[in-house]
Amino acid sequence: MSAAGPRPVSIFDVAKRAGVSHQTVSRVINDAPMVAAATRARVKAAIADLGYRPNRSARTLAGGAVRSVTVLTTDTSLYGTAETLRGIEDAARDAGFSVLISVMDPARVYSEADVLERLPHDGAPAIVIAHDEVTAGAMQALRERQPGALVATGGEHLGAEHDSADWRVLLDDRTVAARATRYLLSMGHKQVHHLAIPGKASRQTGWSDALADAGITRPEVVHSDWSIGAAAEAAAVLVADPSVTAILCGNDDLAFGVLHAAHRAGRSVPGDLSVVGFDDSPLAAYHVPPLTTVDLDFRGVGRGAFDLLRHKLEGGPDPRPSWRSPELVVRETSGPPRQ
Amino acid sequence: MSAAGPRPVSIFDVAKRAGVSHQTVSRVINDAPMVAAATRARVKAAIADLGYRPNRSARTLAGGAVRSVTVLTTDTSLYGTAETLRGIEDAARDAGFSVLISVMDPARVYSEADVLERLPHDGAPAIVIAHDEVTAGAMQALRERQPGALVATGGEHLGAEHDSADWRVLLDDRTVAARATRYLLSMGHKQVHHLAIPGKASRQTGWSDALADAGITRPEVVHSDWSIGAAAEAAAVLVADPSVTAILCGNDDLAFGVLHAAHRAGRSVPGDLSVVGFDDSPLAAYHVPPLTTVDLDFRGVGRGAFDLLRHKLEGGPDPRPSWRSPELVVRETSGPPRQ
DNA sequence: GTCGCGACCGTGAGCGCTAACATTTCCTCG
DNA sequence: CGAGGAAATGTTAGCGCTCACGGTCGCGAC
Repeated sequence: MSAAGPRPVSIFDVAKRAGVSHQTVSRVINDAPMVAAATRARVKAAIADLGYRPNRSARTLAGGAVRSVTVLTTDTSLYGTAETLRGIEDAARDAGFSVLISVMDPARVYSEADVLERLPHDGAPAIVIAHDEVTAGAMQALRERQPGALVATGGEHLGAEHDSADWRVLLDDRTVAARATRYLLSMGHKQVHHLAIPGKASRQTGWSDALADAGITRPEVVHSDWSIGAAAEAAAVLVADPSVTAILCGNDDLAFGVLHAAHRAGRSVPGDLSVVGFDDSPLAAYHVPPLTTVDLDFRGVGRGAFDLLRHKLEGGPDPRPSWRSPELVVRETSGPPRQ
Repeated sequence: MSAAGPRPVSIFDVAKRAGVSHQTVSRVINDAPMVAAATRARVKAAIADLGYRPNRSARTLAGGAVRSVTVLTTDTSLYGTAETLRGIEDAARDAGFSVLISVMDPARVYSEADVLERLPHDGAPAIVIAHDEVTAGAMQALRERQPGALVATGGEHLGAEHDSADWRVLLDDRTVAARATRYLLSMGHKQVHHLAIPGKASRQTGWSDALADAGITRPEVVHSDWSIGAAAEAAAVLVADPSVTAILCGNDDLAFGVLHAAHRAGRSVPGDLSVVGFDDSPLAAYHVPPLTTVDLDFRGVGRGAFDLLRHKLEGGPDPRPSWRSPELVVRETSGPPRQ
């Protein structure tokens, strides 16, 4: 029942077979120069014959270039997180890096040691997708311990945005939240309410900005967690109030919860109530009715985060941001208030 | 711009500090017996003082117990995949394993070498989430190369279910697909159509089984890919046909696409058309109207896959399946046909 | 011819850890 | 009170690879 089997073929086996030294084999598998074409071919043939595969552990241990990233996050099932992870993975694969993933429990408390334990070794490169307190904590712990090998996305609620560009990749959701709010106001709504997700303070700030600009007294923020059910519940009160005509939601899932609640309360959308989400998840366009929301390029952010990390590790020219800016996508859950 | 810094503290540094040999430190960090309590405490103190973290690469290289799994999959954003991954990660973390993730491109062709390259070393344990051709191919390649260190979920379209229980974790979606179909028939529908996702042949088979049992001639299957948009498009024809009163969909996303198409075609649900999904994704319960679907315990399957893998690596008693069986969840997109 | 200097290739050491064995310590018991 | 043995610790040899060198060879310049 064991997976033992014969010892896997090593660089020495290949060397022997090709009649060269192990070092020459190493040069070949690393595409190093200073190897004669004929030799290279011979080694490659031996590699193929023997089915040799380099051992990553040995490679990292021997102190070659770094070839792996660890991604720290809480929930890989959430759209934003999943897409970001996907973006990181894409970029990492292109660069020949392998990706480790470490999921944290949002309900637990982690010591610095707990966080460090998740890295394959001390100082190993990491990307933190910081959409909540727990990951934001991990971000800070790693920031202190190994600033040279850390990049993060999110973590807006920590402020300190001044010095962030060289280790954080952020979407400007504050500005777009303000834009979305202004859009609702421009449709004739006298007030815009906000259903907030934990951690995304910047969206709330943007909303707040726009209301302040318009001279409107900010209503109390309604808080939810990340689940649709919680959102539906939290929204029940808002939705029952006929004076509430527009709700900006922290993300699409919350918006779906609100729409559900609105439906149950017998309020029509967008006639009685306008709802705007955040994320533009795949379902938004196909919901009935299609959801007005904000397109966020999570995948681009993931790629960007990896590019930045690699830049920090290996130097080279500054990687320029390559993700789309957030954009409001108006569909059918928003419109002028009735009357 | 480099992440160099001082050399991380090693087991020898700790040993020196605690006044013991490095091997004793190794015993302590591995919770091995044969260490005096006092010594153990002294070593632990030294570890804490120095902030020592074991190096996983060195550990695996030195041939200790295996402590990592690589997950091969195509799309980490899909609900089923994301949940399965999550289940694997949960179980792996509990067991002290680290999780590597390797995303494959469903549109590419992979040689066996391409697949092997994704493992950190030859013979490294892997779990394949095989929901399409590409991952099913990877599954087969690894199956041949290292049967002792491979577990898979999915891959139903390969048949050969006979010998699978010891390396494959499968949900019985065939049976439940039949049950769902019978349910629709029992509501009075004369015919049930099927919108299929690629690769999930077993769902189609179950549907087919039920129709055959009922003596109904099986209508042509409509095929879609995994995207909601494609489903909406593919469903347009079905939905336009008033004789179509019930559609069983390959997953929830497809069902949402069908609902969207039905709405655009002006057909009411469930009055004119019953729609049943597969997966019970979080949104299903909150869709308007709430979606009738099949609850699939992907997370449990992920855990089960990991448990099985660990069993294969380390022996011990057979892990018994710990996931819920698929179950039909009737909500509001299904009912008797009108008239 | 011989020096020099590339291009090419090999040797040795060591990354941080564990397995296997060797050694010491200390307690038990006849 | 010494033999025996278990408990506790130390020593050595690698795991597979890369780095930093050190050699060797061939060839043009003087």
